[in-house]
Amino acid sequence: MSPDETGGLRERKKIATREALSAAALRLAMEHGPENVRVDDIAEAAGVSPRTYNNYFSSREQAIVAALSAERALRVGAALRARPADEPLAEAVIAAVLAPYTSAEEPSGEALTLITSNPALRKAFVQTLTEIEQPLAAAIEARTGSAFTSTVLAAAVSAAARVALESWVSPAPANPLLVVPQGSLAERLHEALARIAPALAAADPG
Amino acid sequence: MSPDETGGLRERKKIATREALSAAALRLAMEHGPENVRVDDIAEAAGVSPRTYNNYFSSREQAIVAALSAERALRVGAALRARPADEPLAEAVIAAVLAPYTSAEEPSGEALTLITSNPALRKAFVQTLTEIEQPLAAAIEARTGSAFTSTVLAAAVSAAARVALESWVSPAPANPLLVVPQGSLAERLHEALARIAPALAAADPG
DNA sequence: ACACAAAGTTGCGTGCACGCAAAAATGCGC
DNA sequence: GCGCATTTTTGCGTGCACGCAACTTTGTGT
Repeated sequence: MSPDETGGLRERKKIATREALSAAALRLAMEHGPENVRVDDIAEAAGVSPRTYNNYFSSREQAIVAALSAERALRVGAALRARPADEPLAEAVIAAVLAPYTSAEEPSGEALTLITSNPALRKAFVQTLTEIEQPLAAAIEARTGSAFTSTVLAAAVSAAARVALESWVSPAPANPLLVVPQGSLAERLHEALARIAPALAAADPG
Repeated sequence: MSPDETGGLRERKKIATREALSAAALRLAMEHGPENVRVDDIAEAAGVSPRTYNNYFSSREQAIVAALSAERALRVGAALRARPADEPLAEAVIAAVLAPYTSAEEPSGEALTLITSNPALRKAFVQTLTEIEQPLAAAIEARTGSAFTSTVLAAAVSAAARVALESWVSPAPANPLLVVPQGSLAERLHEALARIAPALAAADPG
């Protein structure tokens, strides 16, 4: 017995495989360039069959990027739950979304450079932000009580964060109107979320 | 000369091809079921090579769904611009997003049934809503003046609309908590957008 | 310890997306 | 009308995602 807190052996093995795959994917992409990594290489490096690789990730980019966004979704949800219950919802949400980025472990800049310099990887990376939506919605619902409202708000928050992340990882677009003041990712996230805050406040029962 | 308002012949031909493709895709999907339509069939029915098909759409689902969401993005942008300038931003945005659905041309219910009953098609259909983001952002920027703010707000609005559309096309999820009061799509959109309205109001210079 | 159910892995086959370069279509200036 | 620059279409080749069914591993009840 004593399944500890991490489920059975089966589940741990699954997690290990997933991590091995994404780690291998990231390493190979950095060594040879993202275009020169075939799915078969990743699978081989992780010691599984190519078919199994596809049981874990449904695209090469997803595997590469997963290493940088692994548990973010869980963290955000947990962070929001950890905020004091009497804190205004807007503040709590902003703090929770920022949580994964304020801890001093900005993902190895080298990997970030790799990702930002490749359109497909950028897209996949930004895409991972949508993973926070469900945990966020659940955590918001715990405060507001309304499932529909919290789903909408979580989607809005996630979308705002996505815009912030996009503006941070994307090279200045041709359009000079879209320039955003340079700054850390945390700053941009804060800026973007501040625009959503009024909607959060309106739903705040506190 | 007189390029009318529709560009040259070249451009019109492109549009015609795109429409022929998506029309063929939808028709074939309804006739034989979405799973039994191969890309080659669609291309053949539209009179182009399979490779050309992929120059227009990057997935089978996208082609099928395009027929139902063709110019929605353009409509929303235009609708927002058409609202009186002194109308509050939130009201104008809500009206604009609802515009494509209030005109009495609800897409042929038959096609909708097809789409809602297939997960991949549902996903693609909901996905098309993100197309409104750019036009919406441009139109909002024309009112607020800030590119960053309007991008964030447009993303939030689009996300809220997405949630509404999802809740409308998805069969009741296993989770009984997520039930939303039945209603027309327009009603649900209105409900969802109302949750975002405070954020729009906060950015409204009017 | 053993056998059986449940869950995970693998190989195979099919259809698909897309880069690339050649060929065809288009439209402009003369 | 005529040839030339640009744009679009097409065929080909490669790598990929995923359903399916056989096989292996893991967990459980006896």
